[in-house]
Amino acid sequence: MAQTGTKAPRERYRTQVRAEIKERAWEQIATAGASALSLNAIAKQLGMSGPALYRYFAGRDELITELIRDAYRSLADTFHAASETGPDLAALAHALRGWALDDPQRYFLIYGTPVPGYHAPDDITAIASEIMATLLDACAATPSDGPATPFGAHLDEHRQWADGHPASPAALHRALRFWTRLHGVLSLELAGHFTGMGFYPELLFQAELDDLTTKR
Amino acid sequence: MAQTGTKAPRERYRTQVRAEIKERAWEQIATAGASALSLNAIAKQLGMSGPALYRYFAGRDELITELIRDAYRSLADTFHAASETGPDLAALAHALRGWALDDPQRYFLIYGTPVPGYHAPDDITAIASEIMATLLDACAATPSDGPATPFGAHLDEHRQWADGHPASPAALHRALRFWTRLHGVLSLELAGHFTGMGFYPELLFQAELDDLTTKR
DNA sequence: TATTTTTCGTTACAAGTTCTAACGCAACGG
DNA sequence: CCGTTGCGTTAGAACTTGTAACGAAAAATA
Repeated sequence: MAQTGTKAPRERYRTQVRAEIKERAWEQIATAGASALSLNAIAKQLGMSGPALYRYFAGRDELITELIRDAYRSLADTFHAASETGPDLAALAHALRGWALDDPQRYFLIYGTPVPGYHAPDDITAIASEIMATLLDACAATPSDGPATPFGAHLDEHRQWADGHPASPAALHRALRFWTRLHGVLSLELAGHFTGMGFYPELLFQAELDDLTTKR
Repeated sequence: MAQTGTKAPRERYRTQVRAEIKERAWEQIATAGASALSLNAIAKQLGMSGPALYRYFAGRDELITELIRDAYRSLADTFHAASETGPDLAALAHALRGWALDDPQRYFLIYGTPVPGYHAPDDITAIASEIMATLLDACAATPSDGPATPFGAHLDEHRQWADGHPASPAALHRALRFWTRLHGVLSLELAGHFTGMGFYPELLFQAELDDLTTKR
């Protein structure tokens, strides 16, 4: 009987510990932000001392990169789940908002302040393309009645980012609007820039979503 | 003759050194991000050793708070300058974009990933209100022809954030749209999420601005 | 002018952090 | 059974923020 799923016991243990490390890392990030992530603190929580973690991650940067990867993966899965019943921009929007509110720091790990030197590895940008593809599917399925926009034409001329997706210029423009507008509301809300202002952020989010889906 | 501007020589020197410290801090932040800001490195650059900086700033947090304050102040001044020739949403938008591109990390210091525990002091939120007031001025001066939005009505019922500004519900809604949409484009552009996609971010920014100013 | 007081910059040190190196032990594979 | 591989340890280097104590210089005061 070939080992289905269960590899060598050594490797099983290894992935188990790696998962536990990431678990603690997410807890720290959620409570104190990514910049306060401490390998020593994680090790202490796991009952082992300091440098043991370097058997599992080359360093702080690699751990954070791994967390960013998982965050992208999680968002991509959430998007896939939201479009399982067919392409639907509203479903995607609400899935995005729920995912973001579920762990704001995870959202900021992807869309927050970038580290000047950092460049994401290729497999992460591949997941980002996956997310964009799901969004483009939904945008392509939404009928456009208005006239083509000048920026839509520009996008049609520079559509390598669509990665071969057969979306109309209007759909390309809609995807970018969806992304930037919802991110605009979400990131300001999650960062607390609306707290104390009195209005309900989810209504603003919904208003932007309505404008995105009903018009043009 | 009373000393106009020139205080005691001691205090003059003090403010001079404080300014020099902040200068170096901005340089570090621009090149490596705020999380990499090192008091020791700044001290070494200024030719004095380590703990001397604590005569001028209580610690890293106070220095960063001061930088955040200066960033807000700078943005408020930029907005004031942009509306000197009268309230103009487009002028405000381009001023914002120029200011953001001028030092992306300064933009992220205000609108980037928040530190979970941090709460800005009152005088900083006061500057934020000042910025919002200038934006509301421009929005109130822009004529609205379309029907009142439901979210505009909601904003009219929760308008304490307008701080007594006599803006119409449509103007309130427009201000929020202006803020969130332009931030959406700008933050993603500055974070590099558009690099390699092929299109020109300034055209997307302009398209969003056009939508903001011509419609409704 | 002389004396007191305030402020500044220094060194020394404590308590953290990431990360490398060398060692011993335990478990896995042949 | 025994060798190889991998894991966790401690020691230590090179950093960081921040405190404490000291000396010197400058400013304020008598």
